[in-house]
Amino acid sequence: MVRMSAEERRESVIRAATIEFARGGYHGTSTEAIARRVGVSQPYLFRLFPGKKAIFLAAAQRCVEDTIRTFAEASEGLEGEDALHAMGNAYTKVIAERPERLMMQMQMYVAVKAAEEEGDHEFGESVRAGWMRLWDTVHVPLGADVNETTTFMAYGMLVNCLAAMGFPPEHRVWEGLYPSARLKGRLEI
Amino acid sequence: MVRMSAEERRESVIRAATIEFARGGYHGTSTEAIARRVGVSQPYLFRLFPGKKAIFLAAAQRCVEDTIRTFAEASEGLEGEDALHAMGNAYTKVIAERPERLMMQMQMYVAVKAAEEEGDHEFGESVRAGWMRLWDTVHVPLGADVNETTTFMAYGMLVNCLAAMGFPPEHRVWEGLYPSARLKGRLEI
DNA sequence: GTAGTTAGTGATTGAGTACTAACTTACTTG
DNA sequence: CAAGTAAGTTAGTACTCAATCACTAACTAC
Repeated sequence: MVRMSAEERRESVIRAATIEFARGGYHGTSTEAIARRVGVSQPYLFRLFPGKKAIFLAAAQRCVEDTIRTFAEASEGLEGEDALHAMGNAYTKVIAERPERLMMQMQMYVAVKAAEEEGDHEFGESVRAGWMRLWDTVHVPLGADVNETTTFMAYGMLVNCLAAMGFPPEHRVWEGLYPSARLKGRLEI
Repeated sequence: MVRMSAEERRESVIRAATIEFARGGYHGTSTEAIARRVGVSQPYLFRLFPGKKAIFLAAAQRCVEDTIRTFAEASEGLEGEDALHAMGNAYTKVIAERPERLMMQMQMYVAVKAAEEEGDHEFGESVRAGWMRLWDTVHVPLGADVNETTTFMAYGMLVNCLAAMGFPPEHRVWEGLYPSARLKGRLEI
């Protein structure tokens, strides 16, 4: 048994929960599965967090923060097409290396309505606030052009959905997506 | 009690299941809830379908078929920008009138990986096949231009995600999205 | 009208799950 | 070393849920 501070343990739980929730969603993931991945007993999770929802929320917020940081770091010192290219590449890398982050995003989107109908408006607010922060993060380096930013986010969502569906990288659905292809398409207009 | 043929009842179940699964996802929806919405006893669902998964699959397939038909009908006899405009408007209408269809789409995307890891490859295949049929349906009227079709699908996925997150229609995230705005943006390049 | 079929229900079961309570083990500090 | 505290566990509870079984009610064809 490896002892850790509660704070460190909470970090481990967030990482494990992200992977598990990414796969099964809120209802399809048991606290048992999360605890097993952390390497800790299931009841102990309830010492670290007030309940399952709190764990989901923490994982969701972390996921958004990480994505924001990814774009902020990738676009640092760049603007316009350079920033677009850099952020696109950074996201492609995330998909390959941290697929759970993108699935967690999807899971948190689909969880909003259910939470809202159960009277939990806080969760939806948090998700929307996260989205806006993400939006603003890419908006500035893309030249503060609303259409440009919207298009960038749209491509991101398409990538998320295609990846979620499990299309292999060589499949033709990805053809029109890579930055080079996009730029080529735009230059030909 | 209203008696129906098994086939009619199955249709009712698919409609009810679409609404319930759209809200709670596969694991967040009980067969009890579906049965209640249909107005039938819970065990009877298992006479009409072999199991819960079969109900989810049927609802998912129906949802894709309906979306394909929506685009096919909207773009009938049109091509290029006209078809783009018509399909965009048709989708906007679907979001307003049949929000469950769009949420069901999201739920089916996020269900693929979990199903795949449980050894069910059929479901993922079905979802991907549905996507490709949808893709081809919009590809032809859009002039068989890969970049154009990809962009259209990307905007569709962004709309799905924003709607899932519960952004109200007057929120600024929708600004860059409506067809007029997109065309305006492109004409200014 | 009666025999057969189709639509539908009530009761139940067994597995899983979020969460609690009571207890134990290890670290830290005076 | 003694006492307090922080980390962690085992056992258990109350509940939900998919699926099954045995049964009843209604329609249909002869």
